[in-house]
Amino acid sequence: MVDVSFSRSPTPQDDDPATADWEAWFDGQNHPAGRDLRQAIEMLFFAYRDFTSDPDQVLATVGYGRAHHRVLHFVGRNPDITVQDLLKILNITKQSLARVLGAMVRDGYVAQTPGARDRRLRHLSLTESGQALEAACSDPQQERVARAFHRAGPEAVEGYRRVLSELLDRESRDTILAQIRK
Amino acid sequence: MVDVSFSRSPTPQDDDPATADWEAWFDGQNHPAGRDLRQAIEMLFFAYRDFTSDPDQVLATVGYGRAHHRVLHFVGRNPDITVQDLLKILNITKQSLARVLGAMVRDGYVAQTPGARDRRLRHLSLTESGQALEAACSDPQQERVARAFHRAGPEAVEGYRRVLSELLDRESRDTILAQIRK
DNA sequence: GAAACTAAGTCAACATGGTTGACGTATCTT
DNA sequence: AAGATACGTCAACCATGTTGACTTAGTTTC
Repeated sequence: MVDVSFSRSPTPQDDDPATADWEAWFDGQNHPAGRDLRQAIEMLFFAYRDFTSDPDQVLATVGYGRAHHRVLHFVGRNPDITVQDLLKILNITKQSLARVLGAMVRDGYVAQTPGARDRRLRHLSLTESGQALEAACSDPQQERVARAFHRAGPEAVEGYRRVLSELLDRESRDTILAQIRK
Repeated sequence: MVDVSFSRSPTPQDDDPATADWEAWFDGQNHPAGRDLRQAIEMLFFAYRDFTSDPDQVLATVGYGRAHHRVLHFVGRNPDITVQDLLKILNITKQSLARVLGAMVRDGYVAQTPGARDRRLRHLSLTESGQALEAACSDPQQERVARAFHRAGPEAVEGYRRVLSELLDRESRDTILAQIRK
């Protein structure tokens, strides 16, 4: 029932250097791919779970959740971002955002300033306390990642980057990578 | 406000081969670590998001969500697992599980059989149609990962594994890794 | 200058998937 | 017989997503 044909018939744009070794490894499996892919999938699941638990704890102290954290993160990362652009990054609806963003503005973590050129736009940025909250959230997370990078070594970090960027949706990969590297 | 002191004062058990290069790279940053760590964090966020979108689509066709997928996955992976053990893996409450598991048993995707030795236990396993549904969900996801591995190359895959396993919570890492590698 | 479009906010209703707390029942252990 | 354990269930609640409809303000276009 499991279709593993993709492994045997790479599409043209799959061609890449450093493929031969992997093909050999791949073909050496008796359950071709299935087992190792499953492990890779589970690893991502568990790593992401633990990884998101850090900010959750901090945010709980101010009555916020993950949604608030994402706003905090991406507004901090993209000062003066507009609501539209934030929605595109978060990939949620305006109404969903309104709930969390409204609270954060009321609570004084996020500031809104109308655009100079186009006064319909609201440019979002973190206030002082917003920046402090963001730092409190991302500190343990960054520490976790720094520690993992340290222990895994630089080649492993490079591999992590490569694999994760290849996991992105093809249509949006370039946009996402540009956003990340900004 | 951001405390990056962890980067300067590695704890004793951080010692590891292949550390020097990374230290150099790390110290070479003017915003030490912050920028690259942030990129690594965002990459994980986006990759996970795209990665979970595959099964979501399949499950939507039978009126299921992500929670059902996780059950499907871990029951498929651990045949005859007990409810208790499944709860430990999923890290959710019995009541949360009951909602999705109940539906899946009713719909004939999961079978429950009382334990032979201890008849209080319910051993869970996928029925034929459960296995089919699981395959339908994991196929596109496995294809995505296989493709990413293929394009990133074997060394990158190894790095991906190392970094992700280091990202796990320290207390539970060994347990999780044992579960994954089972 | 009127019409049309756009950015943002808002109200309402609903789905999913988590939580806590309390309780029941069958079964095993001591 | 008493107590612990495995499982199930009811009820209430919360966070975060959805769709659809509508308003207001500002910009663009004809």
